[in-house]
Parts: sequence; structure tokens; C-alpha cells
Amino acid sequence: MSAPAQTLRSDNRRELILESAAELFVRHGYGGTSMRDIAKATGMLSGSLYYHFASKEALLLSVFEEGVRLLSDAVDHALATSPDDPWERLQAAAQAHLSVLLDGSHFAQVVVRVLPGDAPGAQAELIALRDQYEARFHTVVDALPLTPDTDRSVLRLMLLGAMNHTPVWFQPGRATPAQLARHFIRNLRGTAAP
Amino acid sequence: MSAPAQTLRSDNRRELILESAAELFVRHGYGGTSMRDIAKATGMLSGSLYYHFASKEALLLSVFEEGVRLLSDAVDHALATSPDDPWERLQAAAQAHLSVLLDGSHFAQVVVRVLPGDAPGAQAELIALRDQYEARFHTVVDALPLTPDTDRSVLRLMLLGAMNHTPVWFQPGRATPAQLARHFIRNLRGTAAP
DNA sequence: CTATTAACCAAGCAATCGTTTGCTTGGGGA
DNA sequence: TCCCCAAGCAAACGATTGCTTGGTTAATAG
Repeated sequence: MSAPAQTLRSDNRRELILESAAELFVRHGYGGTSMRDIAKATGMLSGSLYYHFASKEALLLSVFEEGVRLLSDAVDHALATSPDDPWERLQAAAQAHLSVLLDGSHFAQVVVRVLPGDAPGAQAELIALRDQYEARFHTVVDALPLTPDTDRSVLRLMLLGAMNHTPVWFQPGRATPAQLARHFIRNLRGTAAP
Repeated sequence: MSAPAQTLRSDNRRELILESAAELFVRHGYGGTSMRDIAKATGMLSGSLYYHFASKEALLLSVFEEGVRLLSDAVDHALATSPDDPWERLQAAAQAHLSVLLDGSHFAQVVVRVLPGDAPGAQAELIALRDQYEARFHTVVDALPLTPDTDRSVLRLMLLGAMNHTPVWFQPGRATPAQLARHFIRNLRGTAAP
């Protein structure tokens, strides 16, 4: 028989490190967070982290991968269960993105907050992960019925920029991520008074 | 008689430090840039920087202030020489913002790239500077003729987020900052095909 | 010519950084 | 019972960090 309990507890420990690191990376940035800070938040000594992760950059990469995974799964699921209307599909994707980004989990915020240039050794991997995720919005925006003079790349990057900026000003008490997604999409379809 | 030449040369030296620091802060982040990096880029030794700036955070604050000053002056001038149409005024402000942000000068990019949380000692001042600048967009967005169900705060934060994200993907060869500003505003007025 | 001062260098401070090492511990399999 | 191995502790490594200090240089003022 296998011993899943033991394996589970070890995974929990590893995940606790990831969560602590994600929260600190979001709050103080990558360069502003030390391995000792992460260790203290996890309740261990700094050297013990290296049993689970080979380096600080490897730890960042794991946090980043978890963030991208959360975002990708949410958007994929939203698109799979979404109707055919192109604008509704974009709104569903935006809502999934904003929900993951703003509802507690710090992993997704690391993807948005930490720029690849902060960790030169992992720069290429970070960029690849981000691009691989954002490709989903490329597809959805391409399906939009737009006036011919509308630049779809600009529209896509505009929406991504607006969404990725929300952690700076979002306050849990006010609008929900879903309401924000509706506002964002409606604003892109047209806000001028008749 | 005074000696303006001497004062000027010293100011040039101080400005050279500021420029080097701004470029490094943008490329590697605040925590990823050391005083020795800045000194080497300026052609001095690290200790010499402290003749001009009291601390690393004071240096960041000066860079930040210069960035806010450049952005504020550009937007103020654009609004002062802009017609009365509210949407055209917003586009003029956006164009000024994007031009300063994307045309070479690294000071403005520091304002967007370095988050207040990166420098805990200067956090309050950085937030105050950013808010003081962004108040201009509050005024211009308030003057917009919008459908009653449009949230003006969301619209403003959406535009700011989209603009502040441009340094991540902007490439000098393609669209100009002015063209981007036109696209952004047009997208906010309505992009759906009839 | 002397005195002053702005501007910088050379060297080093204590503290902290990411990382490595050798050792302990507790629980499961043979 | 013996052993093993995951998991982490305790301590330290050299390097780098932000910053300080005392002296040097070049130019200006009187």
C-alpha cells in the first residue's frame, strides 16, 4: 500500500512555502523579498527552503507557474461553458481572469506584479508562460465583430492592461470582479451617450 | 557675481545620476538595482552618490518626482491648448501621457513600473505623487457625456491601466503614441460593428 | 598666492544577501 | 529491531548590500 498521508503533508508544506512567497512577492516585489522573509513567514529557517526549491528564481518560477495555471484553468473553463456570442465569450474570459486575480489568491497577482526583468535568470521562462496564457485572449478577440478600422491587437492589449492594473486600486467592498468584467466589456463596446 | 557655470555643471552631474537610476529602475526594478549599479552607469563610485542624495529611497523619490513632473507638465499643456470637446480633451491628455511614457525618457516609466510597496520608507510620498497626477484624468473623465449606467471611475481606471501597461509591449517601429491614444479613445467610445 | 568649497575617490563599516554544509529527528518498511 | 529517508535545524560561507568616513583634487574667490 502507498502512504498518501505522508506525501500529502509534504505537499502541504511545499504549498505553504509557495503561498508565503507569493504573498511577499506581491507585497514587496521580487527584489524586496528575501529567502529569510519567506522562511520566517512559513515557520522554517532559510536553509530549509532549499530542500524544496533549488534557488530563489526557481521558487519564483514555481509561483509563477501556479498563477498561470490558475488563470488558464479558470479562463478555459469559462470559455468551455460559455455561449457562442463573441462579446459574451470575451466577457466570460475577463470575468474569469478578474475573479482569479482579485479573489484572494496571490499567485495570479505575482504573474501581473513581477516583471520578467526582475529575475534575469528566469526571464525567458516567465515571458513564455505569460505569452502562453494571453494567447487565449488573442483567439477570443479575433472572433469579435468589429468595425474594420479597429486594431484588434490594441483592443486586446488595452483590456489586458486594464485588467492587470486592477490589483492596484481594487477594494473588496465595492464592485465585484464579475461586475468589473461587465463594465470593462461594456466600455469597450461603447460608452458615448447617444 | 554668481557662477552659474559651476552650478550648471553640478546640476548636469546630478541629472546624469537621475537618468542612470531611472533607466536601471525600469530595467531591473527598484530592489534589483544597487547603488553600485547606478554609480557604475554614471561613471562614479558608489559612495560619491551620497554627496547628491541622502539615501537610495531619496534617490528613487527624486526620480519619481521628475517623472510625475514630466507627465503633469505634458498633460497640463495638452489640456490648456485643447478644444472644448470632452472626448477630444481626453484624447489629448492620453496622447500627452503616452508620449512622455513611450518616447525615450525613463522617468515616467519609473512612475508606472515601481510600485510604492517596493520602497516601504517612501510609500506614502510615492502614493501621494501618483494620486496628485492622476487627479487630472478624474476631471477630464467627469466632463464626458456618458450613458447614465457608465461608471466613470471604472472608465478612468481602465484607461489609466491600459496606458500604464503599454511599456510592457510597446515597440517603437509600429504605432506611435499619438496613434495609440486615438485607438484607445475610439475603443472607449465604441468598437462594436453596427 | 592663499583659502575655501564643491565634487569626488578610496577604503571600509556592519548588516544582510542567496546558498551550502553537516547534523538531527521522527515515522514507516523489512 | 534495524535501517532508511524525507524534512528540517543550526551554523556558517563568501558575496553583496546601503551607507560612512577621511582624504584628495580642481576650480573659484579674495
